[in-house]
Amino acid sequence: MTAPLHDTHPAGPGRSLPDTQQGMRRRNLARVLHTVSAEGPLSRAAVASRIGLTRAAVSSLVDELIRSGLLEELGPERPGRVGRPGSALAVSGHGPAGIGAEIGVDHLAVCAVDLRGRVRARAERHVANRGRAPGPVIEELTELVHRVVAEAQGEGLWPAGLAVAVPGLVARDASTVVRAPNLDWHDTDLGALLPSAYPLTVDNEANFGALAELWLGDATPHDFLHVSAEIGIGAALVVAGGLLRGTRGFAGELGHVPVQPEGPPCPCGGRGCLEQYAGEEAVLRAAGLELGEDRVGLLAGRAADGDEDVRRALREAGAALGVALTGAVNLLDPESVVLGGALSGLAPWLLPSLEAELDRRTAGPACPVSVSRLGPEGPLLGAAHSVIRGVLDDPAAVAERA
Amino acid sequence: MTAPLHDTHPAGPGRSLPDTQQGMRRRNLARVLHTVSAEGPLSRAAVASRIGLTRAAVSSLVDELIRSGLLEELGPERPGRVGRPGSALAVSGHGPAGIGAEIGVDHLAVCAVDLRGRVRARAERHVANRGRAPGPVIEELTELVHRVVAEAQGEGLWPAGLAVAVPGLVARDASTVVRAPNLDWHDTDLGALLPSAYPLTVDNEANFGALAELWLGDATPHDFLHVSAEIGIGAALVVAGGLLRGTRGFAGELGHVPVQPEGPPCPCGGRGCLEQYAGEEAVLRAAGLELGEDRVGLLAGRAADGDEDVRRALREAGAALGVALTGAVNLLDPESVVLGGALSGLAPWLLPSLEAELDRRTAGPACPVSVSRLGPEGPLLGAAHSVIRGVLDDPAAVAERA
DNA sequence: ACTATTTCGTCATGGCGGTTTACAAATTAG
DNA sequence: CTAATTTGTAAACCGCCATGACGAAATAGT
Repeated sequence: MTAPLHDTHPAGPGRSLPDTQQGMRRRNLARVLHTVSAEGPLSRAAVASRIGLTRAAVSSLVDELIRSGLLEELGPERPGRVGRPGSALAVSGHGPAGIGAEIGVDHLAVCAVDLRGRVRARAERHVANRGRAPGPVIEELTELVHRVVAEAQGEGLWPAGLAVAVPGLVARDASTVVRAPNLDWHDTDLGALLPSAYPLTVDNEANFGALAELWLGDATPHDFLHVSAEIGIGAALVVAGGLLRGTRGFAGELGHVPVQPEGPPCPCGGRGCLEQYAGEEAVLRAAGLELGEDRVGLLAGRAADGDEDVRRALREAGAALGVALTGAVNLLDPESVVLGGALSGLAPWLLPSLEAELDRRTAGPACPVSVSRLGPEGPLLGAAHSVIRGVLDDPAAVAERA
Repeated sequence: MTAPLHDTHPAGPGRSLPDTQQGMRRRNLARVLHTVSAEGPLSRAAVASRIGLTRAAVSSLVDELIRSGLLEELGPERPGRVGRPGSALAVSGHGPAGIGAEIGVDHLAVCAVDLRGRVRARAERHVANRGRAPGPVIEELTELVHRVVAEAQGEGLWPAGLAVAVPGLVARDASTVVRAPNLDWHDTDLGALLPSAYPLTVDNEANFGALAELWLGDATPHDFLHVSAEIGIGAALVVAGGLLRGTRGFAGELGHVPVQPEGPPCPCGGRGCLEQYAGEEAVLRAAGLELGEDRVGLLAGRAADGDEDVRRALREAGAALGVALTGAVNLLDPESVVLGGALSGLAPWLLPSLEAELDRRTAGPACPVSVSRLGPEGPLLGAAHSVIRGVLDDPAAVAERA
């Protein structure tokens, strides 16, 4: 049981669904809900003019959405203009909730987000998951999920789906973790381990982080490259407002882009992969530190204290990132590059050399690099919001099960 | 005046067109036409079962398409099965024609393709365009276009649009050539120079080559990387059956992916770009040859004759391509890589080292590399077919102007 | 040969969905 | 206090596809 994937869409009317009146209604329901969700309280007339339908049609669609519990009537608008004031509509704060979960190397986190985009419940636990078997981890996660769901239900919400962010590669079935090196999981089907009453989606944390950036970031472009790192270096590619996943779902493996063709060998089989220069392990080694808990915090702390070894290591990692990103930018021509996840904490020391390298290698104006405002919260929020987006994208499907 | 772009589509019902019954009809017309075009002569009933509409609905849609001159009734099917035989429908051979044009470094070519995908008229001229001003080139091209259009009209076709392939970067307006190093053109608006009675599209030759591969290649995947080269090295990215163009339309600049971070400087400002290793100029220099006419043919000839210098140069270029492609494959996870354009002629000497490099650097099964069957014909055919696809994707628009 | 069966294309009917038109309600402008 | 403007709803209408029935044209069985 899997929810929508927010992918880049296929082109043309190749072999799409038949176009019937019911489909039309479904899409128009989605358009209305989407508009109200995006542009705050809005009258029926305002919605109508925005999406190009008539007031009458919108009225009928709104009625249905109100009956489904997805929209709420807030009452008359405060009028500033001439004419009868409209009745403000807003997405419901008591309808479906998106449950997001994150499996990190040393923590588990779960949260519930309502249609308005607000976090309504939250649970977190510090756990050392490295090398732990999937079973117990999932069991512990399930407990947190139950707690969050119960809390959300207490506030009048009902769970519309569960999305789990994992630090690894996920197959296109959005259920199987193909490879998660930090956890040492291989071909683990979380769908089987996490039987739930509502739809389940599993995805890479970088992907969810990028979606969070796309949906929640301020003034975020439509096309960007979202780089994040825990131990490996992952990137998520957002193209035309959708994720580019690749044939097998493995797109975005920035960590294995060759940076120095005859550099040090990499477990992936290649040589001189970015990970050998900017991966967490490589940076720690270059800085003369050891692997341990909260490695990013350690690096950031030392760098802030002025540790020259750490700073040099980060400068060099930034330069290597710059080289790999130059390639990526040349290939994809994104509007910007966003540093997210763990990287956002190290940005002050990575950015200068990264941008210098990118600048130096670009003829015209270089692609702007920014740092995620969401930081390490990105993946969890992205996961929860992906469920909410699923509802916004097809309210009719949800109404049937409400 | 620009035609559809066959891009990767935006995700979700963000701010799309209102969904009205006319739109539904339009899309269903497209589905019917698409199906008949793709699966040969088909009865109304067969179409209906394929696209999921009823026979009655399809009948009405087909009537309209026949009235527009886009479909033809071929007469009763030869019956093999029980029951009344259907009446075979096929796309018309006398309807709209897609006019494709190509501006090469040393040639101009124009062709007309009908709805059935057949080339119905063609003109070509050997011209040295390097460094020539846009004006005269376009004038000469226009003459060829007129000749081809006249020939097509003689066969009962009418031009539905003109698509021009150029060896350079094209802005997203599908009209302005931002940079064409081989021609030495900069910011040239072909829309202004080529005023025509029908819609005009301009695009990179690599993009059109990739579309040709997508539409005409046998068993071509849905997601692939199409590499082509004249002097620069361009790639086109096909994702989910659509082109990935990038924000400014500059995606696919494989030639400037860094292969050796401190390699020789490149005019683009970077160092060690792929072009410095596998660009035509670099290869010729490495092989000890001079720049001249038909450089690819020269290289291929010498290599076939066993010239060891040329073979070594091509081997090394292949290896460099392999490194750059490793990065691209890691980022995009395509189903395959296709060598097209000029590269297809050199494939025998490039491929071994290219594949070896790609293999060596990939953990799992390496991404398969194939050679375009279309070769240098790709861009021209892709251009002409892009116009035809525009018709197939929205027959109603064309019917209005027929 | 003749009938039963199957499939095709079409027609009449009906339901559904958005548009059009009209109108009452609620506000501002003069 | 009236005119103008805007909102939301209701009724009539139109377009599009679905449904069901029917004649036409083939095969299968007797």
